[in-house]
Amino acid sequence: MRSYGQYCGLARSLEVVGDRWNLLIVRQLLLGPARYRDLIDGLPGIATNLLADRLRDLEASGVVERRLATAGNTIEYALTPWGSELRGPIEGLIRWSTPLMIPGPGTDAFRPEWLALAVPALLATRVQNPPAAMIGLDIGGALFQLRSASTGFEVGPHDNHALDATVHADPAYILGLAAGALTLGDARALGVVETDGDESVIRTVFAA
Amino acid sequence: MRSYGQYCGLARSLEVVGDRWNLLIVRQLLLGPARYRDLIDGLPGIATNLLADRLRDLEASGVVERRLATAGNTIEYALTPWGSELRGPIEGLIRWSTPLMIPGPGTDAFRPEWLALAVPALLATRVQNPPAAMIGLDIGGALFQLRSASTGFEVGPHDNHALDATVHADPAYILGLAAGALTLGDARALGVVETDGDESVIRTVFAA
DNA sequence: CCGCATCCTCATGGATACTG
DNA sequence: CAGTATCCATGAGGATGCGG
Repeated sequence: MRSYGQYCGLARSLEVVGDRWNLLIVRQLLLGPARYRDLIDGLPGIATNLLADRLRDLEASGVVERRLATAGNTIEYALTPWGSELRGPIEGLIRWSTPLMIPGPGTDAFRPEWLALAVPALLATRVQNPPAAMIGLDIGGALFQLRSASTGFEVGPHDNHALDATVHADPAYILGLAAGALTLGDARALGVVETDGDESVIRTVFAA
Repeated sequence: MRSYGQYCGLARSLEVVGDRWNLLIVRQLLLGPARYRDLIDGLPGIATNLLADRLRDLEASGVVERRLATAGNTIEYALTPWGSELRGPIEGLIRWSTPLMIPGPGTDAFRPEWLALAVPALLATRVQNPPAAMIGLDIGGALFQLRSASTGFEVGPHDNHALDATVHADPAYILGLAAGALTLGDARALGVVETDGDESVIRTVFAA
């Protein structure tokens, strides 16, 4: 990116991550280290030459590091500690996007893994004292685990630990609920759809 | 901006504010409503056609509103309530930029008004219980007022109210101090340079 | 002056094909 | 698998024009 030539923190940040696709690449890497192919898959629409360019740029500026994967001879990309600190600004933009998400996905692509970033971002500001709970989430076939933490909620990989419940839900519905819990002035509970056979009920998972 | 085609809050946010210059325009408007000429002056390097384009885009997407200035027949631009909520993500990026600001301004342009955004952003995360104080700031000829608040510090326009002190300081120095107070692990105080005649001392203004 | 619109040039992004 | 190379379309930047 061409320099803005301004001694301003925002301008200098954008010279590093303001280029098209850059923050979306960081989003993918916030989910964990990934190989080139994983990034192509998680960033539908990106051109292969652009991904290569951006990874070079981000590596040169100290946001991303390129290394050998633990499992042998293939390359993987990961965030540096400084790069990981982009989680805050990114979560802020995710919260800000609420009005843009309400209309639903339309024809846009969706990856369940994106919820691992979006759900905690949307819930972090509202719920103060979450009760202790471990909920399994089956979202569009992807398995996650939702657990309460002092800072809000954390969504992580499913690890087959003892769960209080397992919930099967539509991705868009989960996002809508999370956004609604943030948006509606008096909302204090997060509900999730539970489907068993052909019966569906809305369960209250967390109440503040 | 061309759509990313992803049902992801970050992607949809960036479709609105991810275009070059957009967040910097929002930065300027976070300082208060401004006319076209003010924006040109506060955004050194922007081309006039781009500013016009971006203002149209931001108005169409509901971030900015265009209205008649109170003082008569001229046009002014202001943030909508939703646009104002970009303050959070922008402050996050300003904090993230600390390593990029340490080397100093070099040949980059600088506007004292940018500090009104940067200083509170840098201090907000660290200082928990600021003592009551009202400090005048004379930064490169621009007058501000720094006051303690429950959420941290606020920098506002100078209004000639009774002040505990007035401080004359170099812009870069203030920014360096604010960044340092955030960066250094054990820093708990904010000092400011006070110049009286040819004597300069560093005063501790706030201690946590 | 202010608030843009037009025109032109050049850098960047996007899609696809291809290679070590 | 992990990228390059190529070609075309789009957008940025700078200069200038122009009505109010």
